[in-house]
Amino acid sequence: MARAKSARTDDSEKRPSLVDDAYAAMKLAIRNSDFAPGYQASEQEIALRLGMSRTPVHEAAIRLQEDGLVRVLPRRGILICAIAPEDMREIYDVIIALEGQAAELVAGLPETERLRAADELAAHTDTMASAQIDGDLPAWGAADEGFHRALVEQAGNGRLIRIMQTINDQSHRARMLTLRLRQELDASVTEHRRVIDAIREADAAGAHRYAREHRIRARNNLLPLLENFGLRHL
Amino acid sequence: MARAKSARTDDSEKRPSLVDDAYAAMKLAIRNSDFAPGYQASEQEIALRLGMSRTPVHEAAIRLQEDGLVRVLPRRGILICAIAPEDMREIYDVIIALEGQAAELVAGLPETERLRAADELAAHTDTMASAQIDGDLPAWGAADEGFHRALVEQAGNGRLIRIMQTINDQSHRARMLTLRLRQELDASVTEHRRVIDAIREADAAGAHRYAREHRIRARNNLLPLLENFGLRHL
DNA sequence: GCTTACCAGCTTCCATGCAAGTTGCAACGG
DNA sequence: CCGTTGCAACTTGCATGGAAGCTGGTAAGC
Repeated sequence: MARAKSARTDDSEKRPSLVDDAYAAMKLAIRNSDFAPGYQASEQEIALRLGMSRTPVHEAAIRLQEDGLVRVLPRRGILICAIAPEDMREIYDVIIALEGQAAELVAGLPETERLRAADELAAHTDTMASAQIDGDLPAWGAADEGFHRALVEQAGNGRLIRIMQTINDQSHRARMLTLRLRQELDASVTEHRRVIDAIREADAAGAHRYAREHRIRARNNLLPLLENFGLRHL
Repeated sequence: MARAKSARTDDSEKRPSLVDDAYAAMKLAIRNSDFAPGYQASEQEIALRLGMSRTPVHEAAIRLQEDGLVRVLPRRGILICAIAPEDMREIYDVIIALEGQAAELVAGLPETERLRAADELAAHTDTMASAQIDGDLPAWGAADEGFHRALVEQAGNGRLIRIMQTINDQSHRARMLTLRLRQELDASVTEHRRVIDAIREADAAGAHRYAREHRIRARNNLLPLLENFGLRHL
């Protein structure tokens, strides 16, 4: 891993800065639950672990706080945020609204791009279908994530992309945890294809509605799971 | 609640930190165009002006960059971001989606809160109507802003509120500039009332659609204004 | 036994120093 | 006269130290 590219806004080409490294490393650690939610780390400790001084860690923590992944407690350390069912409800409200909008935008693209976008979305969905047959849940999850990311990215709205990225980072752990509990994998494939068809036909309203309904159904499946399993925070 | 505090995430009560001061001051300066877009300031200079050292200014700049208000150029200073018509298109996509969702959520509230919310929204709209009669454009703009902020806040979704806050900060200057150019003030009042009525009747779908259509029409009015006036960046 | 006050240790906040990178201009060579 | 090179000034990146604040445990007092 010579280059931990990225994680920045998006356009600045490349600049290997310690702050960026710290940001990427901490974000990854949170994603993988190396930093468990509720864990309270000191900047000193993280700095030591990453082999840098406290300053870049501190600045990365500010960014992560802005992303809603951690909270910097005034003089007590960095608290890894937990996600409660209530948070997931909030997150889904945002996803439902923005992904519907994204689907509508993609359906409104000029024909060439629109069909190319539809093909990419179809590819992800096909991967989901075969992963389901193989019983490969992680692959299914990755392809599902790919579909939704592609849908938003094809909309070509940088702010939309950024917001969805942030909200996805927040809910990533919950999605991973509940992946194995979900029973309605084929419904997702069917619904994805409905969205794709609407996009192909430039049916903006339909694409919006189908994408929206897909996410609403997913939420209605997921929220009870979280609450029944007593996952107060994860 | 008379609370001018703020600018922080939301829940931490109060802590007068220099970073917060710097963040608030810079944000305000950008809002008021004391820092004009395109202006490139050095952290040193801002630190001097605010009577603090570079560190808190630097950290505040990171937050502002996360908010999309400035760009921190690697070793050249802080650049105040300009807003192009293309940015406004992006911003409106987000607003259209999220405010529609917010209206739907408000319409889904239990009756007591729902009616209280509707009353508050109606108050703002009434203020707009009378400001229009008086020809008081700034008051009209403030009441309009109040309506939309209240709509989002009543939805009770912290993430929604935060995102809309950020996006509003980005577009504030553009709204101020174009306020005097807009001719369709009464349409806004009518459309607001349509949303309010739907909320009163717990008509979630209607509230969503009307709020959405209101913002779509506003966008279709605003974008040509920006482009015809050759406002490449503002 | 229970409450309260205090203190030691830990943590961040912020100022500042040094080094590295960028810019613009001036001087030099063609 | 024009293009190029080098230098000087200025900028931030990052490290580090001192100061202030918070926490938890302990000991004193009731």
